[in-house]
Amino acid sequence: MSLIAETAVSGTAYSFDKLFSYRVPESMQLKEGCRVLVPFGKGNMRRIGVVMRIREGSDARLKPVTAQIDEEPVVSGELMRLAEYLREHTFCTYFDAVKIMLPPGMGVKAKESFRLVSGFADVSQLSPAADELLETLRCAADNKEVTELLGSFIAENGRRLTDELLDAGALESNNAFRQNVGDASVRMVRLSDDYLADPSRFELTPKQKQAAAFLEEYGAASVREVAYMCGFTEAVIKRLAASGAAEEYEMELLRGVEDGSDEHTDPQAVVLSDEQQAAHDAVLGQIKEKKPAVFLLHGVTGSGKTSVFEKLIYDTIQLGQQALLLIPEIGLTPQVLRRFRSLFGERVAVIHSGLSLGQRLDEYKRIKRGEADIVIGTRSAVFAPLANIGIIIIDEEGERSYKSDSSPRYLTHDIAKRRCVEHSCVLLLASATPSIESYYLAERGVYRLLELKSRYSSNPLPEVSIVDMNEERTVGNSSEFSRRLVDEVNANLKRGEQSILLLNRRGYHTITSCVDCFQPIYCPNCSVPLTYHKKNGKLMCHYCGYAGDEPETCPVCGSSRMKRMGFGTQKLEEELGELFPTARILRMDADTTFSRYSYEKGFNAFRDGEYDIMIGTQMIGKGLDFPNVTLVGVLSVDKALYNGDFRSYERTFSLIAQVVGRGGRGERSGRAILQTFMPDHYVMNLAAEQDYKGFYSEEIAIRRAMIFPPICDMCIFCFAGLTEPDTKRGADAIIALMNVRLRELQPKTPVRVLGPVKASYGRLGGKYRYRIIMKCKNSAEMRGFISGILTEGAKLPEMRNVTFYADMNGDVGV
DNA sequence: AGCACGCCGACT
DNA sequence: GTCGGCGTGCTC
Repeated sequence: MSLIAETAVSGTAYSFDKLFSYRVPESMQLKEGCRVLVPFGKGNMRRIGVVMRIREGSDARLKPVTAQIDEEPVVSGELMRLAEYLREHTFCTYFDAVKIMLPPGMGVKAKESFRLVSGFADVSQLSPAADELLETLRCAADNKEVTELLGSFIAENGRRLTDELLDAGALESNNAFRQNVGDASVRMVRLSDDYLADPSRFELTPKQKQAAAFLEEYGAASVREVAYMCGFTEAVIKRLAASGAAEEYEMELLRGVEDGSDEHTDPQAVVLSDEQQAAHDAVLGQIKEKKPAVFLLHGVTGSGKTSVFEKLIYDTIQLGQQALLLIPEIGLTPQVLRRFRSLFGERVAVIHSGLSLGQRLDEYKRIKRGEADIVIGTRSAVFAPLANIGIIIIDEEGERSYKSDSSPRYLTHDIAKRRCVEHSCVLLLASATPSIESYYLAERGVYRLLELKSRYSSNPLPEVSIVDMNEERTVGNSSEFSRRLVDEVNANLKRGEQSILLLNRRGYHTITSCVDCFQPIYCPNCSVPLTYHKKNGKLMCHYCGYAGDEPETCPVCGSSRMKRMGFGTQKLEEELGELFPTARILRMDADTTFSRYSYEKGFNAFRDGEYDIMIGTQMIGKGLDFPNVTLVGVLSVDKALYNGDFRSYERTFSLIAQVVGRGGRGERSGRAILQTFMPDHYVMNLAAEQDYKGFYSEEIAIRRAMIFPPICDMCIFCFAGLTEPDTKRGADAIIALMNVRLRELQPKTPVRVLGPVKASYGRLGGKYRYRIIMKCKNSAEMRGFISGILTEGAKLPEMRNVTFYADMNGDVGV
């Protein structure tokens, strides 16, 4: 009996995605979970696929599998079932779903080579065109040239004639696969020796001259940096290199210290407080029972959640099972990893995007072979190929980085729960500021709630003062610094203690606008005002990376009176320098941390006392321990409260609570200053007191009254198109379709469709964006409905130039 | 999305 | 009379 391979094929759109059946050639030893090369579409272009199922049967109409990539399966049965779950729950293609299970370093490049069959004479059955192609090929010197000729011929004309020659037996082909594990590297550029010897020999455009001048000053720099500093696209540097004046080269990305220390800590030496021990025992008991369950560990900042994790992981591997620890961002990994390496040595594997592709592949293989039984990583590590999981821990579970915002749009928690069912194991969610969704489920008994109420170090929480900036304004202080904050920073400098200042706006001035018509200068691609960056003297867009010169006259009214306003981290750095001339200041934001490496370098230098003040955006608030920090200043997060997203209160609360918790971690107690124009706002007050429960009850009341998650589920349909009318028309057509189908379906649970509305930044990256929000219940019935809308909707004529996707419980913003 | 087929206009 | 525009429909 012949076999049929049901295959997840790459490059399909959701609207026509399914498992495609291919005939398995007799000679092929194909297994489920192997990758293959298959012909697809009218042109039969080769695509990569993953065999999801093999069944017996025959159908003459099926195309055959072209080639097998893996001898042995690369996706296990459990992960293939998980892929089906992902597709059903996140509306992605089969291929996207299995792809996320594999490390990016596992991508293969197929290289097809051709050979002319000598002695082929039966030309009569060939079409004239194929015959002509064959004649051309016969003029080639050798098969290498045949391969080259056909390579470019296929690229230009498609495969049809080539396939005809293959079928007729005039030609044979062979596919070789090469793993593309090029290590992660940055593209660097420097001036060429030729140019340096005699620059006048080169004729450069004005932009190229500018780049050359920059390189003359700095020697070598990453292409991205040069583009940023000069304010043009990387294409300019490409052309500069093409002219011979400069040369590009790859530099392997410097990696964070993974296990620089050889120190060894005995896991059994970890001592738990009574409170910690109680939480530990509850979870361990459940692990031993081998029944799936979810715990929510709510511990105030500094309550020592990590010690509980350490002990639990130790006990889990003692039981012969495996542990998966998920952390929100790579900024944190080096510290966490160093600690776990010191406890468990080589049994720890790590997965995050800061690793080179080669390293990720190595770690993946170690996990798969069972050499590592503890995996630490960010979001996608939830798919680690562990075979016998005892516990999955999601640390800082309220972080939004656990939600993927590209396909597959999954929430890490959901995947973890699913795997817990498969492995009959425990999921432990932990945070000082849990998501409202998780706390709600804990409150209702779906999760078991564990609490750590006391700080481990017995250090009191920082004393928080809220400073009313309105008052500062009335007494004539128009600066961004309250008198109180200036005094406290001064006091810290005198004592030699460190301070952290948080401002969640990058750049120098936030907007440049016209004094006469008040219009700010907008990004040409996005509906966002541009931010002035002093370092390169450009107006930049923080969404698409656009950089341009400041216009001399207002593009709206022509007035020549332009003014820069607002306040970003760059200007903060400068003004701080003036206020505190002796202070050593470190700025940490997306502009200073070009590489992942610079994160850690900056943080380490700060911890080692090389700076007095660290200023930065949210990235400085996350889980880092700086024992010498005794003052935390929040300059202003007021705007974050009103960015139109129903989660903005939650986010602002966490941000403030976290950054305030940064202070007073060492011997000395800390203080925090919270500057705001809304001193009476409950988010400010409750965050200052670190009163999570108080905040939760306020917030859940709002969610209840307004019917927002977790009271309901929310599916976001996001539309993008090149023109605004097209995009709106598409979204309108989908709403109409939804209404028709909803009336037919008569769903068991209530559904409300809102919109379409222009996305909060209506235009991003040159595309217009619209959103439909659907409040519903995430049930099989509704998922079927959504899937149907995506499939049917994509075929509507109004959707011709518009793309769209559905994101269950995704972010409302952007 | 990406490609081939097919039906109309501008050209030699 | 032919080349190529892009509208239409399908992808095992």
